[in-house]
Amino acid sequence: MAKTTTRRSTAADRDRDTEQRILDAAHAVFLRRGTAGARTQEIADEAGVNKALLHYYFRSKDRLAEAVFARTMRGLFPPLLALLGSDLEIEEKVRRFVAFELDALAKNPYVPAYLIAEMNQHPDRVPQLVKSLTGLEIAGVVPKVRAVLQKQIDTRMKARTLRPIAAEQFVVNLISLCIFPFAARPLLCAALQLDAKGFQKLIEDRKTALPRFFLDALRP
Amino acid sequence: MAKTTTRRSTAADRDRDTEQRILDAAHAVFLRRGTAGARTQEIADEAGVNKALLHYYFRSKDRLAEAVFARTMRGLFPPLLALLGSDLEIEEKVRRFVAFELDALAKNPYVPAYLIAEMNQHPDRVPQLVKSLTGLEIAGVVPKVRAVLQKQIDTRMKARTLRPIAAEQFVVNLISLCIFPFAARPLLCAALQLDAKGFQKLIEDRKTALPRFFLDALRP
DNA sequence: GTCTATACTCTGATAGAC
DNA sequence: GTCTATCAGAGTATAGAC
Repeated sequence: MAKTTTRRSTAADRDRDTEQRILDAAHAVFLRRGTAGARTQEIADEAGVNKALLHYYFRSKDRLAEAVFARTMRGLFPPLLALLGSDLEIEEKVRRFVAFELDALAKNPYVPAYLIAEMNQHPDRVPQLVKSLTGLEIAGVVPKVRAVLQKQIDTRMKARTLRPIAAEQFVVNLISLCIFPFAARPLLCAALQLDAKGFQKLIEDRKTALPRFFLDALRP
Repeated sequence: MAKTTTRRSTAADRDRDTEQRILDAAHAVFLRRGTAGARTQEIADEAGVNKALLHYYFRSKDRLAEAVFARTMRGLFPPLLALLGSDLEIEEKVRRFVAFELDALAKNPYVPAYLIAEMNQHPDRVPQLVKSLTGLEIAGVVPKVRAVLQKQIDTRMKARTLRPIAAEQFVVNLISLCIFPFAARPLLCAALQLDAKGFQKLIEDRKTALPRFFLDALRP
């Protein structure tokens, strides 16, 4: 895909730029229309190029979709895994996780619904992607994070400074509480009669209410 | 759509049956393919009828999609609103909500991802649908439920038998914790290395872990 | 690398017989 | 009400000039 000649790179740079522009455009269109609902024409328009170029750089719509999916996953999860696997206190992990996640999603509100739709339509793509999330480690980073977390919980449990909880349930609860409101935003807005501003307020409130709620659940 | 003649109904019944069969087929196909990814041919096949009949009963794919969306929403939320608006104790509401929801979704695992994708693609359809969820009440049932819940919380709060929490956050947390794991199932299965059986186990565990977690968060 | 033009497939929708 | 046959349009993908 990238040029292999050693030419002084103005051309190579432009190649890269174009490929990048297409990827950015595809990203935007896939996220707002969904993969099946997206049209290659719209992507080409948004990238300021011709449809044929999409096929020059990415062989098909399907491959382009795969690239965008991978890119979106990679943008969201590695920082969170790094955080959960760190040696910070549980309480601090929860606070930072919520803060980071709510901020990131407020800036990219389409991400949750897109990822959910996409992973359910192509469940086969998920496992290999998860494995490669933070590099090429054989053992995979996810089980390691889980082990770190479980050990941390067990220690605190024995010291009677934390209620017992399985590491899986801990993580599932945490990401559910952060991500779901964005995924179901239209429903929440309709049910609670919120406009864009009101939803923003709801999320703002959650930034303080959520860590409190979560940590209260774990406090003995 | 339905016959208006007063004929003795064998024919009218068959009409109804066919319409119902088409709707059932559309329901199944839309849920597993997503609305944009679904093909009318596949729906016709699944209903055992010809494509032309879809247009006879429902004018277009779009209207059929709307009908399925409404049907799915109506199947999921009214019982939950009734529960939350009832005069049961908070604790009992939480327990029953979790039990009901996890059971319902275990039987219909595609529902969350489908609804999320659909409501984000057609946010305009949601408000009118929410209004008509339990009938034709002018005031709407949702604000009423919210008021009931908030009053209940306030009373318990003053009696120091419950931590303060806004009714909105209460509800958002509850549905997030119940629904999200199903919506993100492929991701959870890949990350936690679960097969179908393992996921089932995770949900089974949640039936007891979730009410405990949630009520611990509210216990003073 | 980038464009124009076009081929080909698929899909939603309709016409009309029964 | 239900079917067969068919259309018009849209969509992805490719060929070939520059």
